[in-house]
Amino acid sequence: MSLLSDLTSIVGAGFETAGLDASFGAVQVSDRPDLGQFQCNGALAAARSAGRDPRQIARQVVTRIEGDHRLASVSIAGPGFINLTVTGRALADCGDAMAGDERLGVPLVEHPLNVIVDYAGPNVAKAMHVGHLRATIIGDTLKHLFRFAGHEVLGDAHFGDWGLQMGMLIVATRRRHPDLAHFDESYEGPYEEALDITLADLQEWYPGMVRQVADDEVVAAEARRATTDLQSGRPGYVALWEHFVRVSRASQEQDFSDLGVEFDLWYGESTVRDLLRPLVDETLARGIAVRSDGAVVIEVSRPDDKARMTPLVLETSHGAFLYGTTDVATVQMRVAELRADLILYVVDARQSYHLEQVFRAARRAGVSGRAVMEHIGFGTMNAPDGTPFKTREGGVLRLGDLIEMVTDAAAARLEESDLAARYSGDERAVIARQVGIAALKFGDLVNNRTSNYVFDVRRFTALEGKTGPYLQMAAVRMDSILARASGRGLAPGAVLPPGHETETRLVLRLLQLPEVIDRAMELRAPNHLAEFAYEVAADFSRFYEACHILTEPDPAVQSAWLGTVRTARRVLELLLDLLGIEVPARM
RNA sequence: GCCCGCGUAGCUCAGGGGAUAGAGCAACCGCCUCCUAAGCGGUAGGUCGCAGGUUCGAAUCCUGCCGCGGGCGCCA
Repeated sequence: MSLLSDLTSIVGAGFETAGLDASFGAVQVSDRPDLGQFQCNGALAAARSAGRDPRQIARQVVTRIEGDHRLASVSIAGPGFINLTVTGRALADCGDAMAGDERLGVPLVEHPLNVIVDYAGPNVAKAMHVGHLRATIIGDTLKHLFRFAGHEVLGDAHFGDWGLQMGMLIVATRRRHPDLAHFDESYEGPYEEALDITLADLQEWYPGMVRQVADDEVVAAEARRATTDLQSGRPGYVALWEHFVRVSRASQEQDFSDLGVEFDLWYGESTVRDLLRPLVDETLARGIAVRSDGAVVIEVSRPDDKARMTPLVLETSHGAFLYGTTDVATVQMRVAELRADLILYVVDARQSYHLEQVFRAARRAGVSGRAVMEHIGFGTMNAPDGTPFKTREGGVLRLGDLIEMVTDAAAARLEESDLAARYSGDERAVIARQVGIAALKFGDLVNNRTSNYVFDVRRFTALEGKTGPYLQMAAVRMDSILARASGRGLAPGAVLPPGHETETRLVLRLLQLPEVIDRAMELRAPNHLAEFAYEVAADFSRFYEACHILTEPDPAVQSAWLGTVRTARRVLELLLDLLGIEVPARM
């Protein structure tokens, strides 16, 4: 039980005594710390439904609860706000209970679900760029969060490897290397594994092909034909495709590794390729899909739609499958084979229409079972002028280059520090990498997921204020104190009431952890975790400033403070783990 | 044209119908003989895009308008 839920049941019982529903007793952290640590606004809400005077309800509730030994003060303010402050003893007991719990007071979910988090979405022939950053780290955080809460979670990269772009790449390759055995239909293999086509080549060819396909119907037909041939298993094309996949993935795995992101599954669109034909044929046979202008489509509009939603195309009039087809088949695979209960699609908000089509089509086709499919959309990362982020030359900024920029900035900042001189060059490089990644991740995750945000290189690399490095520094200080104390044979002990004002604030903050975890999960909102981690670090910094722990003469006080530091460190460690941020040994 | 999202301090952003709307940066004033100053304290800065409505109470919910961004069958 968390402190807030304890208080909620105390106040809820008060409401029941007054003949009102206990749910009015919801207690929250106070907006007015000058009046109390906690507040309950239920009397105002209850007044409306019961048609009674809110202050009179509040008085009844207060009369019932004010004798509780855990409450130091209970008062009514304004139109009927109930303000509560707990005793130092009660607070200390809660702090100790948290310190004694492996999970820091955060309960496991009662009904664990099989959750698939579909995130990052790298594509063949494309190096990761800034646009992939948000999908990757938001998805990774949600994966950690759901897993910590007790769900069975699989993170899937959902590799984009099976659409028209594959045909385009095949055609582009044929233009440059027409003599490759891969294009000889009479040749039956084996195919040369070490083709000298690199990711750089593919990236260079691809934009030109996109333009040609858009402008020239002959080229478009050629690309569609190559796509269909690949999808129906032409050996030379499959071998070529395998090569494209290999070189793309090698580059992307490097970026993921630099970000500290790992996937449980690296499935792709191609994973479900054998399900596509049967899916289309069966839905067609059952009358769920229909032929329309030569294509096979599935109607997804509903009578209550404000505007008619266009049908999802499962098979083009040229016999090719689209990403919508693979998306529906992927739902089928995830439900049938992976037993998914909940599928979270961490995908750019601009794809909301497409995903809604897919979800509806999957339900109509009956492949989603009872699984819940949810689009976890996010805004785009823009440059300071509000336009999508570009390099100075106007190109797309590679994720690897972005990582290098923040790492360099962290290294520069470290060099300015007096401490850096004592660290080896290798250690400085490790610290710079950890700090740079932290700045990048926190700078992103602290923003509301759904809004667009501005990536300002100068601001992100300043490393001052509400940033990843600030959290790391707080953690490093905590570690440093705990290590020194341990070296002197000092052990963290139980919280000692009443404690210093800054310590009380810190303990109160730490006790909010269960509610924060719960809210972040319910809203699928990493920024609530990031914001809370900052508050924990900031409250610790104030405590650290006001209370000089290692020189405290009273051993009981010192031991209590060390206990608070250790609990704060564990809370921060949990939050940073969820956010995917590492803490340097020192910085 | 229709649909979706967003307009909050100079800048970047938080704000789950509640009290006096918050934070970081930038500005200004302080704090290192002391556990890491990538830190701490303080000052200043707002008709929450505009107009209505619902409510005891609206930045938050509803309607309209203005502005910005995005999307709208055979690309992903």
